[in-house]
Amino acid sequence: MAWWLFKTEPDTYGIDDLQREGVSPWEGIRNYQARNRLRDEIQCGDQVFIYHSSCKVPAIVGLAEVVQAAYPDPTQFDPASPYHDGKSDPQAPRWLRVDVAYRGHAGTPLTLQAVKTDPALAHLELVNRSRLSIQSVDEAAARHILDLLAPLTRHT
DNA sequence: GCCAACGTTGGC
DNA sequence: GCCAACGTTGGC
Repeated sequence: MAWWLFKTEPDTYGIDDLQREGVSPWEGIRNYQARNRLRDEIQCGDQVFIYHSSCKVPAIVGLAEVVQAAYPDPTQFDPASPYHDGKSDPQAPRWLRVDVAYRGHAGTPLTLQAVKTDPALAHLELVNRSRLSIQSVDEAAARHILDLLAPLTRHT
């Protein structure tokens, strides 16, 4: 079981939306490195920190779990979708998505500022490779983040 | 809204 | 396959 951090813009799709839906596809990933991680590394049961970017207070705001491993993202073939990719071949889909299930809100969101200033977290991709939308989190850091998020409010 | 960082594209 | 131009991301 591995730990990840998925970025999302709350104005588009945030932790509240995920809570409302319970389980949701994580779609619209259009970056090869992120796609490769979805394809090669992410497994059902992996834990996912949800991070809000491009907003007033960028922060880790909750937890989710991968409940369906990678499969083709249908939005790439939908001309009406903002994620449409006319160059993707239906016989060899270029983009993938996974399904995630809501696991809880952070009692206290862990702000980017706090991540940057915490020696135990300063090595995270969130700090060093901030543009990557699918980031890996080592277990020690993950445990630390969980402590800082506590209490996690779970709604099921 | 600015702009630095960085990913993608395409001419050669 | 290099690399300049261009587009996007995202914190500030």
